[in-house]
Amino acid sequence: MSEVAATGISVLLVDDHPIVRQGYRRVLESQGDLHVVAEADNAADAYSAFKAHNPDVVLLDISMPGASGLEAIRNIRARSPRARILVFTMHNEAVLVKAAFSAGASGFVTKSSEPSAVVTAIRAVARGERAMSDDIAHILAEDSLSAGSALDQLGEREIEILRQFAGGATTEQIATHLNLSVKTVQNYHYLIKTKTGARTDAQLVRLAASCGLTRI
Amino acid sequence: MSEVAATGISVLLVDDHPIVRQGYRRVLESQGDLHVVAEADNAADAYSAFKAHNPDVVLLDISMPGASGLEAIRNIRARSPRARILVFTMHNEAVLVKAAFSAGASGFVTKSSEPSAVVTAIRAVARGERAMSDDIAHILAEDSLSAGSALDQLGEREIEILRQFAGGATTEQIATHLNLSVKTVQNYHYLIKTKTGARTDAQLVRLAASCGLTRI
DNA sequence: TTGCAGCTCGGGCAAATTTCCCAAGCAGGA
DNA sequence: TCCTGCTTGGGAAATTTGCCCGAGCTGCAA
Repeated sequence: MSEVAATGISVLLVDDHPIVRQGYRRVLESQGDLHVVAEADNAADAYSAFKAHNPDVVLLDISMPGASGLEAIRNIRARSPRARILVFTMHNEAVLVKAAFSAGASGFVTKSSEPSAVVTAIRAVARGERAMSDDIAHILAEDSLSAGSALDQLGEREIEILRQFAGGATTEQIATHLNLSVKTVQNYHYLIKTKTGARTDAQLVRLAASCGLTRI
Repeated sequence: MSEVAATGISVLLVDDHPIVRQGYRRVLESQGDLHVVAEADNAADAYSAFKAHNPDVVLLDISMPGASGLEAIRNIRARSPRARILVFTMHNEAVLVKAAFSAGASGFVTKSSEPSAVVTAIRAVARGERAMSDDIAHILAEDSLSAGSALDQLGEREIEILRQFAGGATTEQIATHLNLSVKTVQNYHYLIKTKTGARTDAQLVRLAASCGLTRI
């Protein structure tokens, strides 16, 4: 599968900051068995680079501008289900982690991790294992024991209310639009938060945006 | 002034992500004339490391959790007015740039810059010059011509609280991070909403995102 | 020097909202 | 049929919001 399978692990680096990519490249290549075969700074380039180089592991920073990193994951996995994607970001919200895994990521590592943990995760993902840093494991464990992606567990009505809410509508406006009582909208609001694991309205808006429900 | 003045430029690296620091260190040290003499992952350590090593340049990422990077700048400059601080961040909002300069920064470079631009800026700052990346210059130039965005009416504290809030932090978390009472954070929250004209929290998040304060 | 303006920080308190708990109607599937 | 899940809302306690206030501080200008 890999062009350098015999000699090490090939890595595609996706991050929108050039100097960050350069730094990662040096850290990874100092390991001996890791080789950065390509870089990309956005979701679209990430996919074409993936096709061109077919790397063993994609190291992907989700906090990119423009298209959501989640879309990049889905794009790559849709065409290459064997792709191994290790998400690497400074965010550590449970909803994001779950969304990344359900989009097809093989691992999730935060930037707070030690470099050695990142390298270890890359090797694990390359072997086909699932990998995550300790803080992520802790957050997931604590968050909830229920599986499923953030939005997949929402019904149609909940999705619609979340969309309008994240779009900036007030509770009264949503109630009027949908011909519901304010109380019902409030209950949905609460339900959506508990289902998705969002602790604040802001997290809800970010979740909706990162899932493509609303655009900013 | 510098302990390695004759042989190069000493740099103190401040960023909260270990692997990012490691990457920067390798990029900078590959230059020959740049030496990373210390690292720090928070504002408090940054100041003690500065005192201990008296570096030529502090390369500071402002998007750190906890105390604002602006405070770190002020802390260092208050005790060592000759300190050269180069702010290095992925944010490119004009208000942030202006705040950094007025807090005493010598330069401002975004992570979108090429590594060579960052290195050039470090050398310029070390010579006592003011430095900023092209995109920042462009943003500042455009900002000075525009009527002003919704964020221009916000004070530094308000900007910081808005950033954390829009990033998904709860009121308690913000209060803890900034060492404020919950009540004060709530008051700021309300003030920000009235100043910006946002009617819901979701609108606030969208505003912050559209101004580049936070990224979704 | 005085004074004003603006930022920062928080108290107070009524009004509103959120957080949970609950029930009931209804659809679809085992 | 029963059971599950969605939709719709009531109720009540807990919390937050909206808006008022004062106090300390800084910088600036008269």
